[in-house]
Amino acid sequence: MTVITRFAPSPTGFLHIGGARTALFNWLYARHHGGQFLLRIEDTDRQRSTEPAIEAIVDGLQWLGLEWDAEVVYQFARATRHAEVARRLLAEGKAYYCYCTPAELEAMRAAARAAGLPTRYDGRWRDRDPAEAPKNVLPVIRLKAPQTGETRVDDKVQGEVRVANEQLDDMVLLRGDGTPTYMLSVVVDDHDMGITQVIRGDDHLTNTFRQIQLYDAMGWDQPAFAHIPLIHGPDGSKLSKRHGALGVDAYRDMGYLPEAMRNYLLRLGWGHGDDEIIDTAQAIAWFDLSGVGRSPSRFDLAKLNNLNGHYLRAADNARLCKLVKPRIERRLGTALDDDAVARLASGMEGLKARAETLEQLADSAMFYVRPRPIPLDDKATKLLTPEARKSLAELTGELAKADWTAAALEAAMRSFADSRALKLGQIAQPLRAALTGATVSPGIFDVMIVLGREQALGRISDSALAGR
RNA sequence: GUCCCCUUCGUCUAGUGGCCCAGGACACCGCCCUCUCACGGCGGUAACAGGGGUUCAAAUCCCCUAGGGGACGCCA
Repeated sequence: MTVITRFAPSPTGFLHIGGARTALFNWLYARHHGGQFLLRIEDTDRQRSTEPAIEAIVDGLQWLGLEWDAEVVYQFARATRHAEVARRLLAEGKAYYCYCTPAELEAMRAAARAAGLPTRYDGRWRDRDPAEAPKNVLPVIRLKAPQTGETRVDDKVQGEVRVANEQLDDMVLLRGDGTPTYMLSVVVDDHDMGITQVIRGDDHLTNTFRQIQLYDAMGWDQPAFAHIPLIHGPDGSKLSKRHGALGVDAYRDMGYLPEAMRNYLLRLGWGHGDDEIIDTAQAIAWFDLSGVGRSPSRFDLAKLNNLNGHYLRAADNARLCKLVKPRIERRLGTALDDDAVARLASGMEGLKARAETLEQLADSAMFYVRPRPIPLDDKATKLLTPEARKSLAELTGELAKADWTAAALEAAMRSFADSRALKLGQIAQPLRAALTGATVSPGIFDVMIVLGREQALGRISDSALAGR
């Protein structure tokens, strides 16, 4: 049997980290087994579902590279089919009309809670004569669920979980207005779409019991279930906007690479021995449900940063230039000219080794693309003492004579330093300040090569002259 | 309140009764490399929630307690 998994978000907000990981696991599972990964938008809540949210989900999945295999299924469009199933159950005597009012249900729950009983519907219309029905109430259709025995889930992550049927009640299938509830819709859709493994968040584990009762009532085979633990914030509490409950688009904006995000999310709650850096091909080959842990994990930005740094260093320079260019232009407020683009390209190798995010990369690249004179930061200013400026002026003469290669420049610098009994660092740091406006940068000889003779000498003289 | 799930270094995890006085990674600290900062290399601090069992032997099995999370909707 071919494996078919699905990701079924409700479009009420952005695609958050937890959802992204659920999608990733479903996608990996399907790819690992050579099956299909489907996308279903659960938009049955007309009040809360929005078009921008659908776009955010689609964009997020695309950015992460989690492509789905068929047309997107919109759940709302299938409402008629869902209702049909409810009516079939009604006709077969496996469901019934319930005329309880919301106020009545509320009172029922309050009373149950006060009495220390589970807060469940008491089934008062289960066997009652419909002739007694009040005229002014639109009835809902409820499932006639088993009242004794127990319902079991053989969960692929959580193991066997069982609950006494007394704990469960007769859930609503069809609302008073004739629209299907979530419980009905998921089951019908998962069945109709041929889903073989339902991999979803832990928060659905207890819903599963009710869903299984529905599968049984319809005489349908159940899919395999796998409930993966939720992701918590750094402090162990529920993920909030303050922590990581941002949309994946926010992480893209912060300068994370999709491959880094994938690797991070994969390792959050899943392990394969001591392996940490796992590319996508490897992930597909290795992924299985047995590697999924049972406890919730915390979102840790430091580890994401580290991973992102790794993938940044491994990334193709041309790709990085393309990603960083708009970020630089936003800072500059103008478009980069050809010279600047060329310097960015040749400087990328040295820059990417020092950055963890694309934002940092853009920040660190600014000195390459800015017009002269280069603004100095505080530390650089402090470094450029009158003496330092004077030696820089003298150094200019030496550098001007040298071949413009890293080796020749280094040789020139070293002999210049030697001639004054200075360490290389004592001359390299002021030079760095003059060339980059900062005390931190890629290797100084590389910087000179990237800038080119004219630009480099120009910058040095800007600083040397400014001090006189 | 009722039910369900979870609990190994600060964090992510390895560990499926002896190979574990618990391994890796991130973070942190130190050293090395070194023109700065990163990278890299080497080393270090740091954990089986607590208590009872079972067993020759328990991080691993059982029970209890505590803590955390989830679900209890005519939301999804």
